[in-house]
Amino acid sequence: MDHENVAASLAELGNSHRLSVFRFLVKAGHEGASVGDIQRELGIPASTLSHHLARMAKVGLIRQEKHSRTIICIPEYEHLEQLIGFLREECCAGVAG
Amino acid sequence: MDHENVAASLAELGNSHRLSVFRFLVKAGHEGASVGDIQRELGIPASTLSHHLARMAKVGLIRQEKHSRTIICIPEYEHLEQLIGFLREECCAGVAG
DNA sequence: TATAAAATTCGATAATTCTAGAATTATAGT
DNA sequence: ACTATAATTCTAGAATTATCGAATTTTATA
Repeated sequence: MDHENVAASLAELGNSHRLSVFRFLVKAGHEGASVGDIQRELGIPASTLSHHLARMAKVGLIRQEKHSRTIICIPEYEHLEQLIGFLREECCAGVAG
Repeated sequence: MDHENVAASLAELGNSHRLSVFRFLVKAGHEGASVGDIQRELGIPASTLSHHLARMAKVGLIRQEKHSRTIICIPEYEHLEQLIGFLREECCAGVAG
């Protein structure tokens, strides 16, 4: 994960609504949750939520699987791990050096 | 560190310039670096840099110490640790549960 | 006290992001 | 075919953010 990718991903998590969505999805686990589930849980208008989900998917924070009419959103744990890995390296570089 | 604080901090790191600044400061270590040093290193116009630094300081990612004419910027390692801690909890919640 | 240096603030513009209602698309069931 | 459901796309206004030159503030030094 390079610099620009990290910045883009952090920017996506750096929005209150999107952070809420991501937290909800992580709680939901590997099976994820449908857009409708998220909408009912967080009370975000559908078009607004759709906008946020599209952004999150674009940078790889979540993936979306379509099952007939329903779209399931699943958090990309690996992506977050890499993000945390990057931050940890940044964080410890000064302490170690 | 609560939800809104986390979102605000991630949003600040989610900008390419500010992420570069933070990475540079972490490399610089606990003594930090002056605004001028950052400016020369990253080549960001002074007024733009000042704007970004003010934002980073506001959310607690860095602190600024004034020594006569020079302002030293120091990364708040503890703040980043807390940020990482929050993300790690989010990340592992689904895997563990 | 004039000059230079370090950094911020001001001011103005461009660009992006957020928000959400209305319309649309896709699919399932009757 | 008709109706309902799930979700997106369209559209447009509001708000925020990014950018940076010019002016200003603060402090050191000749």
